[in-house]
Amino acid sequence: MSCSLAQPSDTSPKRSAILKAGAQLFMASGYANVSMDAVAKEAGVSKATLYAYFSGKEALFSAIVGERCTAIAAESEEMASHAESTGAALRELGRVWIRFLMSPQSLAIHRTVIAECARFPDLARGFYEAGPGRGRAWLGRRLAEAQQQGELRADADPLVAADHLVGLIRGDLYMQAMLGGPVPDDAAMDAVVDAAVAVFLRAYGVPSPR
Amino acid sequence: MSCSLAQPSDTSPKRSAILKAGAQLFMASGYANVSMDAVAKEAGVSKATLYAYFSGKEALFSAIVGERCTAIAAESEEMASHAESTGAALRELGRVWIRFLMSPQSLAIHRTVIAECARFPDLARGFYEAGPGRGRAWLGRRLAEAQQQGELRADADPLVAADHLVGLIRGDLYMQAMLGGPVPDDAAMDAVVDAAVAVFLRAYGVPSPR
DNA sequence: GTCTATATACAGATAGAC
DNA sequence: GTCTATCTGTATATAGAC
Repeated sequence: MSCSLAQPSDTSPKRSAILKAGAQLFMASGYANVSMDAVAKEAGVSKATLYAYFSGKEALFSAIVGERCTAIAAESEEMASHAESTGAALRELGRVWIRFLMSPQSLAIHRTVIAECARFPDLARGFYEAGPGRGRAWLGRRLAEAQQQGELRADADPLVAADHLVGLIRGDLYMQAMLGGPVPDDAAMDAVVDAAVAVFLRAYGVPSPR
Repeated sequence: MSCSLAQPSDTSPKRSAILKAGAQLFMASGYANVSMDAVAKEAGVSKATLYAYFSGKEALFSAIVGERCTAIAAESEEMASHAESTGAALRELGRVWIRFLMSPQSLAIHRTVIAECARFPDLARGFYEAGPGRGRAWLGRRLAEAQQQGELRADADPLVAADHLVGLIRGDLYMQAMLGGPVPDDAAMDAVVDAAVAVFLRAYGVPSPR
């Protein structure tokens, strides 16, 4: 993966403080609107110390996004524990996933990475592969298993089905949220997931025997 | 709409050149990475002239995005001419729409507006309403008509159905493209649309009489 | 390693001649 | 209106003392 991972070896408290402060500021205001002075002040260190840990602003940004990559990958794996793949299980999975996607943290990292896609193309690709791409592949495998167990239409491409399920749940919410629109409350998200899973099962469920 | 429209009254060639140059640079490199010097140079005017037409960088950016809003709204209306709403007509509509969404221009304006969502929240909202929101509402009305004509399940919410159709077509393509991934070729886009419409009709079409 | 103070560069915006 | 030349602030990055 091009998203070179942060080594867990360095656990210096100053380094952690810098990363935390940088993440907060970059996510809130964007890469260009945050000065190294601001990061140093927020982290409670001097600028010289900051430059002792990171060779420059770009390196700091890369390290921060890299850490979020690993965190998101870990969360994706965590979601994988929500196992089964039909009916109530799909709804439960969808509820967890839509809350994750609509969380302020997720929206902020998406905005930030998309914004700097031109300046840091490798970072954007690495982010996709660590986050959305990994989740997509995992869901595709889950649906393939469900298909082999006869819970899904035999003529379906599991990866296409995964895209469809995700697309149905996401609907217009992601676009609205990314463009500063309101984030729905829990009840609204649940309703969206219920409707999406119902449609998915109508299209992909095996015809009930009559 | 909060996206105050650019008056077509001012057709000064220098103004047009500035807007064109600014749009090109902002879309390619992002708001913060483009200097007013660069815009002036690209437009072939001096910086003082630039400031004679626009009070500052933010005003220039707002004017550019505002123009794209009207252009996108016009294109949405144009798409509305692709009328009917089932089967082949939905596929045709989807093909036009996915090409529009995946076009370099569309991706660039989305990236730019999302990137500056924090600094220009009104602009982002206006963009949503002029672009994605308008298209969504239009599709919802079309599907409501189709429903009244018995071409769509009677128990469906047309706006939810619109979200589902759009989500099915978009799938993972938008996320991938926004994060710097490859844009699919025409054949791949057509295949995506065909699969999406097929699923949509399985879920939302009226059960065929037997 | 950590700090204060500073070098260097470039951005946005303007003054004044024509 | 348009240009050249310039002002002023601020950003990244570093030098040197402790």
